[in-house]
Amino acid sequence: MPRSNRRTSADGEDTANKGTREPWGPTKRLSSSIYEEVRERICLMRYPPGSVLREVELAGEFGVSRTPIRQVLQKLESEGFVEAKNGVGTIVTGFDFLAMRDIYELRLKLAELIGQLSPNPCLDSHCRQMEALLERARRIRAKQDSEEFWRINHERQNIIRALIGNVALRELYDRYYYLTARVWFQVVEAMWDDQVDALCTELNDLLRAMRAGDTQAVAYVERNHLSYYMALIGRYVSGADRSVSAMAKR
Amino acid sequence: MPRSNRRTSADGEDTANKGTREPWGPTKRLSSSIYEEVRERICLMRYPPGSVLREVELAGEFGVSRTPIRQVLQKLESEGFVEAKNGVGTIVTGFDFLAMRDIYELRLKLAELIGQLSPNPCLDSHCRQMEALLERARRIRAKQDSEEFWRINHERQNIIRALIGNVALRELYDRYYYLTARVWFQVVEAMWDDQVDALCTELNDLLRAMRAGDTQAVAYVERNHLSYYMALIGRYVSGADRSVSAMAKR
DNA sequence: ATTGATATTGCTGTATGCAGCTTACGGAAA
DNA sequence: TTTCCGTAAGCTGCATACAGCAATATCAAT
Repeated sequence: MPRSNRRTSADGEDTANKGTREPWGPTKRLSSSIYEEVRERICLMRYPPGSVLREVELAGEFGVSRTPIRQVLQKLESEGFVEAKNGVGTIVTGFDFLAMRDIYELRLKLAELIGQLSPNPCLDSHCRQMEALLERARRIRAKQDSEEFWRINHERQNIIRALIGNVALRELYDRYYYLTARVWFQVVEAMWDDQVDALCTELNDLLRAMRAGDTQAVAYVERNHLSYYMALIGRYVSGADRSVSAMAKR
Repeated sequence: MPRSNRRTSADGEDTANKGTREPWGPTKRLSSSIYEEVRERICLMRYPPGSVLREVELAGEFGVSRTPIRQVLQKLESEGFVEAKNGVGTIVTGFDFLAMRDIYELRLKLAELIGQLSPNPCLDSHCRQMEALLERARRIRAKQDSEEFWRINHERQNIIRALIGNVALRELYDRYYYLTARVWFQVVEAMWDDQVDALCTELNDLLRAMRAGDTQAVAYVERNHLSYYMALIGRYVSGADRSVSAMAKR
């Protein structure tokens, strides 16, 4: 097999797969859009840890030059998703279990702070969104649709974010959510039924707390479910191997 | 000057003001060094809020092209220090008091976490560094040397950082330290004697806590002094104006 | 004299060529 | 056959030319 063992070459030619192409009002949103796309690919393990992201390839796929791609990759590097090595390429970082545990411990504490640092009130619109989400979550139990699971969790995150009044905390909560997304996504694919049940339970608890208008309760629900995930990941990873770093594809 | 302004030819004339010049082992540290320099200039109010940072200007000063400068400015933008406007320039952000309050509230909570999330033990070397720092702090009361104040606080931050076992928390603590540095730096210049006293008190309290080997006590000392600064800044800013945004220089 | 449109200037965003570094492949020697 | 070294290819980091946008200054018309 030649070196170009990329799946993107099978996706079509260029950005044809990206149907969600905005009219690009300000030019600034260009790289932002590419950033979110690449980040999602990393989180969804379409770019598994160890895989190399070549600038010219991404540039060709998105129909731009290397410069905006470099901008995106540098931002991803500063966030900890990839690591650029001169002369080699930009490789997706593998998640170290120890670093992941640090992040989860911090997320636990940050979740508690949601209810303490000037929380926003729970509106009815939020409750309705959460109801719709719970309905969708109950439906995916039958067929294993990981991407739908991802989207549901994504919208749950959006609702929670709306309740965080502290701007800095909101940004942090988002950042660490994406940074740890890959881990639980792997766990989700391994034990589907359990994870769907856990998601439904989480959404149900959130809904009850939000209906009561108790943002602090929402925060504690989040905290407890993060704790559940942390323990689960600890068991899962120690069952396999403590590091998934060197899981290069080739 | 001819166009061949490689760094070898520029070392003598341009960046001569930078005395702290490492040997630059790998080429990668190039932009990192420039980043820290520019960030420090912003924090020390040498680039006051509203001033524009022109890429070609910085490129000429550091003896590099626009590309590394752009990399630096983009990183600074992602951290919230500057804001790039197309056709206008990259302008240093003014600190909104509301955003600053959010960050300080979060920092208070993060400081408490230093002692809770697997803290590192206080070593004797740390204590000795802190003693030296306290000595230096006592000496600067006579003459107002803001830069020395900055350096002392900088090293204090380094010592505290060494006590933070959680890697994610350590990174956050650093990030918010720099992000809020400008505010207290302005306060420091306004009321010098009080601030030197406060610094000496802080270092003394830290030293006592570290000698006792009680990292949790160190965390609480930090928390309390952050709280003190927050209240002080609140009074100071409300005394003047709630926003120092439009303080353009030119 | 004032106001409006227009031209000019200067900046950032983008594309691309070049240099240095890393790696892999292949040939030669043991 | 194995091992070691040289060479070539490919990638990122840097430099630079070009395009687009925003603000300001200028000139003309009222």
